[in-house]
Amino acid sequence: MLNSQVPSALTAFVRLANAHGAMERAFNQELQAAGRITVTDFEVLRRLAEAPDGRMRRIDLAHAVGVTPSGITRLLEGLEASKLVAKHHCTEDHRVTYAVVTDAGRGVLQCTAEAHLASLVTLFADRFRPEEVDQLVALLGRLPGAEGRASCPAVALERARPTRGAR
Amino acid sequence: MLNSQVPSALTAFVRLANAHGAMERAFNQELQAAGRITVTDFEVLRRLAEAPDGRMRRIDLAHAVGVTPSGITRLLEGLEASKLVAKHHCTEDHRVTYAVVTDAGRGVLQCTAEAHLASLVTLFADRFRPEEVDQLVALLGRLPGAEGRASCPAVALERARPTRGAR
DNA sequence: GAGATATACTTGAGTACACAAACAGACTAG
DNA sequence: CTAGTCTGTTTGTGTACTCAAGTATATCTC
Repeated sequence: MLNSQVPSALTAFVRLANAHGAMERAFNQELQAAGRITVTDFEVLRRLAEAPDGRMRRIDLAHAVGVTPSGITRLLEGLEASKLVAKHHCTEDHRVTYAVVTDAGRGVLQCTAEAHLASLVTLFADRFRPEEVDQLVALLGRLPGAEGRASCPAVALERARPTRGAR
Repeated sequence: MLNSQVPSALTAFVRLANAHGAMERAFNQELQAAGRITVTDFEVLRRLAEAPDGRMRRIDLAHAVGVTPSGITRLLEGLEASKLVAKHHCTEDHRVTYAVVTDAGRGVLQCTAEAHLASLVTLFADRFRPEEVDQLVALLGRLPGAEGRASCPAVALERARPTRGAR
């Protein structure tokens, strides 16, 4: 029967889902108050700000933040409307367009990051010792999709400027 | 600067979010194919099936599966339409209505559980040793909201049938 | 060159939530 | 009893995604 022997894998997944939901809800309210952005918006701005030249191919961005290509289009629509991100067409491959953080985008990131990162760090510090956080990071890293699919800037760049003959 | 020193708390959250997204997407497709239900539907059916008399107050159910009260209403709308869950009004407190799994609901749960649990267990078994899963469960359990707020049936029952004078 | 196939992106349509407000029943205080 | 407050649920409205299908460019094979 299902009743009595719940596999711990299921417990892990349920806890992961619930914790994620609760944290995302809380952070969304926080970020909404600080700069009218969502958690995903924040993550997009952060990734772009970290990337060389503050830009990424939209597809790599999608993989990095864990949404679908269509998701990134809708998401960037909003950020472009708010002038936090700009479109930049690639001259070498006309299929690809880059998302680029604007100065305004960096500004919003800076402002929101302060409060957001502080509460994020506190949340973990209140519950875990530093080495436990590392343990958690390591374990989560083995889960599918944890890293997105192309989070490494080097890979993204290499792809952006295709070397002839690469499959 | 933000660029170079990303706190591991942020990494943990990002990995958690990405892994959750990826897994939920995969399981949704699986469950959709097996029985036209979503991951949350599954979790609702499972909780109800586990609960005494196969029923729970809607609000407790909401907390248990990590959605808002309004979320549970919409979600149960669907399951009630499919006859997998029924409404049952409480005679002692007319504010509360119970959600009750129907036989059809238990049937669907049984069918989908087989495939779903198998792939869930495999997913973890492929990546972790048993004690690592337990470690992960323990760590995740400390995160806010990980357990919902009233997942213990005993608590739910006590609340459902209020003892006079209880605050 | 002419397909065929793959890749990057957008669009149409649908859905699964969220929050805020409304409402009904229950308890508490005077 | 009346008034006020708390609790459980529903409803209105909005939004952040999803998938499937479509367009445009690039690449590979002949």
